[in-house]
Amino acid sequence: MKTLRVPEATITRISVYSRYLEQLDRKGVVTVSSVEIAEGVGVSPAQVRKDLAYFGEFGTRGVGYNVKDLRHYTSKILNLNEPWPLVVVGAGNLGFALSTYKGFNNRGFSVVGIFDNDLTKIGKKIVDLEVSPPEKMPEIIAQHKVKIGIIAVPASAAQEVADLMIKNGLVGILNFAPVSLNVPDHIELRNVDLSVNLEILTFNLGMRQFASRGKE
Amino acid sequence: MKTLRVPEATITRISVYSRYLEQLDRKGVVTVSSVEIAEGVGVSPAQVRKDLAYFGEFGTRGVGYNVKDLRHYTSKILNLNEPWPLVVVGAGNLGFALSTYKGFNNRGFSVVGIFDNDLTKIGKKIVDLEVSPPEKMPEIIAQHKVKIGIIAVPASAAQEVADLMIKNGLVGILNFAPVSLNVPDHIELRNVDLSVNLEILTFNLGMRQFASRGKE
DNA sequence: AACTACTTGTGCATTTGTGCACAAACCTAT
DNA sequence: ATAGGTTTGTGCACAAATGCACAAGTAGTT
Repeated sequence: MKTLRVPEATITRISVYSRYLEQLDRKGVVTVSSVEIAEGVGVSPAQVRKDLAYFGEFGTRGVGYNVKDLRHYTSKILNLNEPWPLVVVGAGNLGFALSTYKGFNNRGFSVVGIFDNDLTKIGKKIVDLEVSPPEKMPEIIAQHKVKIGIIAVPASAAQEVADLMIKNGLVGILNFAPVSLNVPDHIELRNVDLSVNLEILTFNLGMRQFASRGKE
Repeated sequence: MKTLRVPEATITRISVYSRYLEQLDRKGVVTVSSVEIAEGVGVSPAQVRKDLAYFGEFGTRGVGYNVKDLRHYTSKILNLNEPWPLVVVGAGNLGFALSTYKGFNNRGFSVVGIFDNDLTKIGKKIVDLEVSPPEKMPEIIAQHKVKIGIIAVPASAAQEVADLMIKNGLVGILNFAPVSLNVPDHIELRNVDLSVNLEILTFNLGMRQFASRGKE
């Protein structure tokens, strides 16, 4: 097995497999085949095997994969065996929802700081954290060794927030603002664009007028 | 120009171009080149032209694209010239944030119904709407001719909500629950998985130990 | 009216990703 | 031991997406 370039789509799928394996493990399932994983997450069995093959040989021929083991390996591939503290900038409705999102905790993420420059929001309690002014960012980032920040501010403020995050030493940014950000090459940036996802739906729904749903 | 299969990645980018053009238009920019669009959203100029070429010839050689026109065409491609009413199921923090998200309104989406089966949430006001019990769904969907629903409930309830949406005639679903849903072929389903996006970041950050940041 | 500077649209080559099909390996039963 | 039924891992072929490079077309200038 050579270490070659891994497609991003493969990483996305491994993350999904990982979560599915977590479910199986909780149900007490011991062994699983690529066919079962494939059916569970909606891809082809060959795809499952190919994706895993980028990282090693985790299964046993004629048997399948041990759920606990594979769960562990996928976590390791994704670097989830260490905890990942996060900071969220923007304490509006979206920032609030992300800060309290249970799905993050299950996967090893924990929000350790929430920032906003709106004076009416600073000091507001969000579960056991309170909203801090941006000036507190260096302190909290250093204290918890934070590497990843989440941007949940309006588009107009997003670039400024990204710059501030980078200045404070963050190396990964998850951006929810609907705008394209400029960041240096060494920063990992991902955009989650809520409207874009809806627009892919509206495009596909529109296409139906043309592509008759006969076959395929 | 033949109508052939359009890559989903192309649609994603056209949605991003569309939003960028909206920005330019608001700034009063009249003409834009594929190079400028490319720089603005972080792709290659050839990619911009190829993407648009799937749908027609919108530019003028030697000149570029008229911003207002291209904005209009991209909106039309994405089917955004008609309004899209939405329903949101799940009035937790995420459902609340999505129901009040400004980014949707800018693009022609409007939430016309919010549902939850938690009695403590029913009746709660969210801006000018109030949380309704799921039984009200048929009425609201019919009244506003809703086609798209957003799932913002915990993973354990998501499949049930999807089934209910489909039974009520929705044809597009945007799922925020971290679980793979089973839906019939004629339903358009998109998953927005918040943890998966973070995990792609953690994977990439982990890779840096191996891939020395020399070139590229 | 010819020349220069631009920019689009696209044929072609390249790169990247997916799926098939089968050998290799494993387990159980006889 | 051997045979039969499974399931993985992977070589190879195919499909899809991207990038290059240039002809075709436009606007302005001399």
